[in-house]
Amino acid sequence: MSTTENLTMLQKSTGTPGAAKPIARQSLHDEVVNRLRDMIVEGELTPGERISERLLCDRFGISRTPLREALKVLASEGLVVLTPNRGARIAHLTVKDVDETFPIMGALEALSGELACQRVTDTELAEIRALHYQMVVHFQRHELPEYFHLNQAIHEKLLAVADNPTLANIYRSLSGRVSPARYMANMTKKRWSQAVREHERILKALEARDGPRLAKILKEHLENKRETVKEAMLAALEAESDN
Amino acid sequence: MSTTENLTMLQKSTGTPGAAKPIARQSLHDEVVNRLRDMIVEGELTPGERISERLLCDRFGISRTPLREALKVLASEGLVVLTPNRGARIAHLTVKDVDETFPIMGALEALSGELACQRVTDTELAEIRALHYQMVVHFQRHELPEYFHLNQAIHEKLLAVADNPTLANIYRSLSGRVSPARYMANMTKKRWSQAVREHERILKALEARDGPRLAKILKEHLENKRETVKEAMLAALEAESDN
DNA sequence: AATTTGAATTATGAATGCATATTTTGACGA
DNA sequence: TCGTCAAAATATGCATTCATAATTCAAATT
Repeated sequence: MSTTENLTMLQKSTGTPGAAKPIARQSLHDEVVNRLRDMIVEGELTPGERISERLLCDRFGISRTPLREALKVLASEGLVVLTPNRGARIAHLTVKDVDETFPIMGALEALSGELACQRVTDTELAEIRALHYQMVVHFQRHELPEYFHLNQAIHEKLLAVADNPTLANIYRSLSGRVSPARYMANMTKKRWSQAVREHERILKALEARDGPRLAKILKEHLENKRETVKEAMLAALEAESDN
Repeated sequence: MSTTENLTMLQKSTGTPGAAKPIARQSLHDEVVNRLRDMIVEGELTPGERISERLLCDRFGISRTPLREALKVLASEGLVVLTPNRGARIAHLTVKDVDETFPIMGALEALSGELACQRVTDTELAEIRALHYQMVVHFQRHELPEYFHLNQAIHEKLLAVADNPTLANIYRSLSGRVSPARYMANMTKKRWSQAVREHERILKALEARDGPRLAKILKEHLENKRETVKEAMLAALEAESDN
């Protein structure tokens, strides 16, 4: 049967074959969770889209059991919506969701910033500075995807410096939930340059190790992100109603 | 077979029989998630304890499939730990977990307080005030469990007033994770009275609708909770090593 | 022609079965 | 008596099967 082949294939994709590490085997359902999550976050599966169990089973080459387990987990993360006897759909973000989520992310980033100020080493600071100026270059060249990527890398780096894995996990979970909205976010020049200015202030506050100030800036930064995303959502809704 | 009977029993426990509501049926695995979560949070299943699938299946009168789905969900919430091919255990909190979790809860409560200040009505304020003074009575009578209950009710009420369900969910999830530690928390008189004083300041700030102040107090309040819980954990560890 | 009803199809929910990894137990040897 | 190794027992991971709910499609009636 082809199932076994697929299983090993899936495991290989994450596994460290000959390494003397703690084995790090991953169960099938775990692998499926990660791949599905990526597919959702990357926009490969569009919000509101129906998920056919059979289709995905065929696609992954697995049976329904691990897939269904994965769907339950993703549902608890809020990425998919399960309706009893009616299957699963990719969750699609409402304006209300955005209004609820961004303030939380703001609070978490603020905490992350405070912790980072307490812990950041000069080396880490240099790394963040490098990421920042790379990002600025992409801004000047109007390269939005690259800008996004660096932007995310900076926030990730802050989380890493904060050294609180639980915080990082929760943040990532929320970030994943709103990320589909980012794929339609086509920032205005005004908002974009505002964001860059904020990032300059972020860097300065971190260099000064001024936790409270960094926290405040990050909180505001997320408020502005919220507005940006909401504008994009409304624009997308209008475009849709034009059909 | 007895499975069907148990299923209907479980469904009845949540269902609204003749109501014209949107039916609100719950799937079996969902019911199991909730019941297991309660069992863990209430301390019925002790941290570190091994979870035998068969045992719980018999207990709930269900098959392994929905139970396993439930375990996966609880694992993603951090309440149980799944080790491939070695089954599930109730997660047990480390000091590190506490150090990571309470600052997050502090940030979330701070946000909750800020939002609550913006939205709280006089009626809600009166309700919170009532809860507060009930709690103080239990403090004066040295009734710890009742005190805890009212304490939780106040924080829940704050979350409700904040009117951000996403925030409430995340907070509850974290709260559930640390709650086993609370069952061993036997506060010192000093810490207890400190907590009550803080709650008085919380009430005052809320009455003044002073969001930033309330946020600050709540953040500190959670820092103190962290210390309290850590002390209890260390005490419990010592008691254990005395065996 | 449109709407409604009901049978057939399809999809999901849950149980069971099978393969494999782990744990336990007992026997053998040092 | 203790430790080691192997075989049996046990538990988990995944696939498959069965039951039931939802959807689809066609036929019949208005």
